[in-house]
Amino acid sequence: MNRVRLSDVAKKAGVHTATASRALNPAARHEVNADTVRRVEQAARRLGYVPNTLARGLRTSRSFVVALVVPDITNALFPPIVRGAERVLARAGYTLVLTDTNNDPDTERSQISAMRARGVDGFIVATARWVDPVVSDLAETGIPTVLVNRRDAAGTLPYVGGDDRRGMQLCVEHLADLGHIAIMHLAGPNNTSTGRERTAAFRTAIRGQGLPSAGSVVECSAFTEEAGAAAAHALLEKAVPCTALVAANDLLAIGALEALAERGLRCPDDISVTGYNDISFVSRLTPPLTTVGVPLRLMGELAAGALLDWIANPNSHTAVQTLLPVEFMLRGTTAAADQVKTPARRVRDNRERAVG
Amino acid sequence: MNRVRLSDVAKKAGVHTATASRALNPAARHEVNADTVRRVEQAARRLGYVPNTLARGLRTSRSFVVALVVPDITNALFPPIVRGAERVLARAGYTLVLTDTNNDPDTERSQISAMRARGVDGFIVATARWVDPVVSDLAETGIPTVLVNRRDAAGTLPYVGGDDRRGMQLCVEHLADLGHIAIMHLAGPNNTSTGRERTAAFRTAIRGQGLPSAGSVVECSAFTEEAGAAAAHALLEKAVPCTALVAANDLLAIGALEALAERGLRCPDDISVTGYNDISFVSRLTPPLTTVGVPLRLMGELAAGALLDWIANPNSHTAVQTLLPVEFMLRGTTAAADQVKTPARRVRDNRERAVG
DNA sequence: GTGAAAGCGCTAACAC
DNA sequence: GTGTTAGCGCTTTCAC
Repeated sequence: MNRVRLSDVAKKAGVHTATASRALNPAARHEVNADTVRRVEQAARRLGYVPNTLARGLRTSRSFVVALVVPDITNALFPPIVRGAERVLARAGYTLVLTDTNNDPDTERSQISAMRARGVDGFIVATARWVDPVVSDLAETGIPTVLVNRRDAAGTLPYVGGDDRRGMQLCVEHLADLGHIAIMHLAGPNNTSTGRERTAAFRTAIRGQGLPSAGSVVECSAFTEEAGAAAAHALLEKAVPCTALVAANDLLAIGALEALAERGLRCPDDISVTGYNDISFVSRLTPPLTTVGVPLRLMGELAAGALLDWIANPNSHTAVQTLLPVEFMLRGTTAAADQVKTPARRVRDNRERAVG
Repeated sequence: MNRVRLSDVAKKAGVHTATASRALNPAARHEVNADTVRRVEQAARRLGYVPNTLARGLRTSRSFVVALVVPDITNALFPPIVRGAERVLARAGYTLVLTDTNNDPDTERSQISAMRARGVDGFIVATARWVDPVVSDLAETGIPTVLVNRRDAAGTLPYVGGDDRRGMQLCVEHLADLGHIAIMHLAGPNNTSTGRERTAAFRTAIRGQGLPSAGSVVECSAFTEEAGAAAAHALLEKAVPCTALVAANDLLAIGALEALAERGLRCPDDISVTGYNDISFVSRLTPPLTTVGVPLRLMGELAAGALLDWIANPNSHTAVQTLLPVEFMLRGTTAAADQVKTPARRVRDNRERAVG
């Protein structure tokens, strides 16, 4: 730990510890003689004084630590968010502690309570489920908390996310423009806001295009490749006629792509696929995934900013919901519908091939 | 923060704070009447007591916080390491603070000093350069620190990494078995242990196969796709005859693949490429990248374990260098040399095509 | 403008 | 086995 304490600095500068404290504290510096300030600063520099954040925190009950809760840092969606948040926090003199909950509510709960014991000044939560007791508890305690990427049903906490409705609309419009009629949605889990909202947006967009929406949504059990593959397999197994698949996120899309490949269907020649989020490597797939770009890093930055705001002004805070603009990324997994001669038949044929 | 303090618990249990402290501390529980322990525990539970880690840390000068320093969390190499470390630390009651240095030594220095001010109990450093003043300073202060993924020249700190020599040997052997003679190494930067060691291992392996090693190494300026692409372009530009490229990591390999594609060369038909690390998505490229699998997550776990060991036994620690076994991942980017009829010519021809 | 004194919540000697 | 006392390093009234 630090050898040199504030009292050492004070002694060297020939002042009382209290004065040294004031001199070094930007907020109190003005109530100290300018010359004294200089002396203290010099002493501090010479001694290599580094304030003990723990002691300060104990006294002020501010730790200058913020916890970021992610379900799985290994999921490429989160690193950019973490990075953005870290940057903003570090600049403001805050430290970020990361907790990976492994997608497990129990872990999440215990981790969050450990963080609270640590006296963190606030939380950025990227794990919110639609109905989420852990988040509700956090909201109730009044500890500054902002939701990122996913929000919860209560809507009482500030939230920073992408404009899901717009993103889905762009996907559906694009496919409709390409002449697709039978468009299916590989939906995200219903217990996440992203799952729900993208599904709702999908439905709205489909109707907006005057397309039939009945039975066009399949819910996946999780935002994973496996779930995407399973859903796509089920779809193909039932020979649901469709020429385009709108996945609720990139992982789901990748899983679907795999399932298609396994069944000998080609993308986009036989079926078009879109993803969502534009996570780091999907542009390198063959063909590159058509998806919706979400400003992940900016999301992290803004979430951190909102949290710092709340921490700085504990009273005047409001549950602002920030929706960031998204960008449609036209790449290789979508193609004109008329390339597929008889969509329904093709799928059916293929199924017979795969099964037989 | 926490409303309920230890003194509240003590009062409710009808004992002194010190007794309550002992009762709640596993290490001191035995010196307290079993019945008292029960009473205190019950009171604590009923009151929802959560110990204040800051206060404890101030008193014991242990914070139960460990800092993990990464150059860029957005690089797919690091999330698995972070995840492994986090898991082990959380289980042991430690909290992980993450610092992303953005690959910048100055940021690194200031972040580390901020962490020290926080009284972190130790560091896991994934940013070490071969000659690294920041790491040397850390080593000098004696604060528990373990290096992961990369080590430094001094070798005075415990280190957990993959067996680079073995990994490179596997790559070279594989290519030699495939009949490749002219094998080039896209080397990592010389100021990282991974760059240096893989290069040395490459040379050794090449010689071991009785192949010509002169001029077969090109150093890349960084472990990035851009650097890999630039190096590959330079190579092709000079029409260096070669049928196989051994990249020092996956990002370099991807960059090289891009460069090849731009010049109309196909992999593996025209040239074989290997990567290193098997980061998350390289198995999904087309063709999937032949690479060396490194147990990244285990690396994180073991690094965290070594650090906890050191923290627990500050005196009996040694600078153990742990080399984890690696696994050769044979995938699609390598093929038999005789598929390429006249390697040197093909490259040269191609260059003319590209240039002319 | 500066010093004195108290205390954040906890643990570790030291008594008894 | 349990209570007393002191103090981790800092900030913050309150005097002066």
